[in-house]
Amino acid sequence: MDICGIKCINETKVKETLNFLPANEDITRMADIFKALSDPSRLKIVLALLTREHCVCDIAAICCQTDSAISHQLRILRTLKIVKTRRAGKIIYYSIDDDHVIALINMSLHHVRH
Amino acid sequence: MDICGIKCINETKVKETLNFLPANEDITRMADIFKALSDPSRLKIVLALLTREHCVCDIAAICCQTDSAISHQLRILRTLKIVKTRRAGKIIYYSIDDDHVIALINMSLHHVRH
DNA sequence: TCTTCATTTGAACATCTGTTCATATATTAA
DNA sequence: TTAATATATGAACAGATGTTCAAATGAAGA
Repeated sequence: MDICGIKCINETKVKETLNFLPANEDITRMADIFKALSDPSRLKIVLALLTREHCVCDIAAICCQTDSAISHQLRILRTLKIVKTRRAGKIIYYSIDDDHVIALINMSLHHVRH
Repeated sequence: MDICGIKCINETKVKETLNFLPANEDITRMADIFKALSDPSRLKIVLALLTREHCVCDIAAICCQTDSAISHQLRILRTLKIVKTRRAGKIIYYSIDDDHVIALINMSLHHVRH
């Protein structure tokens, strides 16, 4: 039997799984979160902010990267609402803004350590 | 104060966070898992296998992609020990091989739905 | 106002990633 | 053995991604 032009072997199983599958938009949104955490530099930033809020250049020092590189990455995390900002004069403090992401990270931390 | 050549503002905070930060290898391994789930095509494969085991061409039908594209993605998931295989004659059945990944996915599913 | 400094931004670049296409492997049935 | 079929593989390509560098904001202090 064919589903969207590709030959499949067990149509019943395929249709059943298609029923359980989340909507494509949901899959995309899930993938977006995972993608945000999939780059070691970006993940390190989030891990650093797990301890406490930090300003951009302190994050840069923690991650041994330029302010510019960190700022570019923070923009991605900001867009996804994973981090939020707080301004104090010239300095901008970043912190985690998503409890689910914290849970995801703690779970994967537990994973690599066991 | 300088840490690895980058000016930082609050040395105490930076050093404290550096203490809490996981080892770089651990960060890399965490990122690898997230990267595996960061591509929508690959995530859809894993989601499909969450329901039950499937053969390659049924996964291709579910995902509306060629057998070849699916096979390439399955190799990545196999390398990371996220999925395992079972051969039955000509047909090879794939299934999830990592409970932590299942937990990660369920958590992010819950996230996008609430 | 002018200068300093933390942060942001945009363009350029090299690298990485996912898909396609053609081909190879491996198992079954004839 | 030969043909058919499920899966795997390698090279090639286009598109995405992360970093760098130079330049632009924008807030604070002189």
